[in-house]
Amino acid sequence: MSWNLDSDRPIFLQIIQKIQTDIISGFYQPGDKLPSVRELASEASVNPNTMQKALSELERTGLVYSQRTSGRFITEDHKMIQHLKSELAQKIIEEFLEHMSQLGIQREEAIALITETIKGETK
Amino acid sequence: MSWNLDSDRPIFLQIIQKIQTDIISGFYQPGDKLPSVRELASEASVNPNTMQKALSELERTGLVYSQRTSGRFITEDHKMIQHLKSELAQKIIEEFLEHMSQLGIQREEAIALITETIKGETK
DNA sequence: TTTATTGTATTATTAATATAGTACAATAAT
DNA sequence: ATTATTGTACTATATTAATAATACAATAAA
Repeated sequence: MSWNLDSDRPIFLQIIQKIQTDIISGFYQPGDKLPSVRELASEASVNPNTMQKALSELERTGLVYSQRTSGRFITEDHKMIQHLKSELAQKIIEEFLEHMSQLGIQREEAIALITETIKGETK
Repeated sequence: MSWNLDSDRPIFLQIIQKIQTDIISGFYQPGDKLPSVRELASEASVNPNTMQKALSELERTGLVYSQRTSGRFITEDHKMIQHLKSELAQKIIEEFLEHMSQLGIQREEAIALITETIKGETK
């Protein structure tokens, strides 16, 4: 598990996004138990307080829930997860198109460039 | 001119990117004079020190240069600008593909989703 | 019953950003 | 010659993020 945290943005925000995508991608399944706060903090090489802050936020949005002493779990609400997935995908797409547009690259050309990039990759 | 700064990332970094894209997109032409530090700071509603910090960085990379009392100018090196443009475009594409991949959405589907989004837009 | 693990809370300290306010030297404009 | 504008530098302060070090209550595990 690589966390790939950088110092350009608040770490707790990066952790939130990392765990969100791990849930969406299916790395964590609904109902799965998460490692403890201390374990996760150790894995990510951050202070437990920072990890706790990120987890609290994930809990606030309902994506995970905690049971006092048995641990923290992924929500079993499949619909919520699916909904979040399409929501995030759409946000990523819009962000991409906006960034390209800021460089003066419009829709058609943007797609052409992506296609080109994919073709150039070793498969 | 809208700056659209958010509080999720350091402001001076966002300013650097904003001015970079304004140069790349052609909003600022090679040789153009930039507004003064104080004007730009006022436009962006940030402290002059913050703007100065961003401009110093742009100067360090050679994209702009300053003349002591006449002002600050965009580089006349067209090649540098073109090079930066393709470099940034490639970075944006890779970032996009990586983000989608993190959600469990692979290349083919990613392109399909983008195409769908574009079709759904009012033109 | 005892122990270990869990989430959670608290206080203190450090570092990075951003702001505020001021100042100065160089020079273009008057 | 004088004035205004320019980039630049400096000190101080506030805020946020991150770390460090503990502590405690609940309960699962032994």
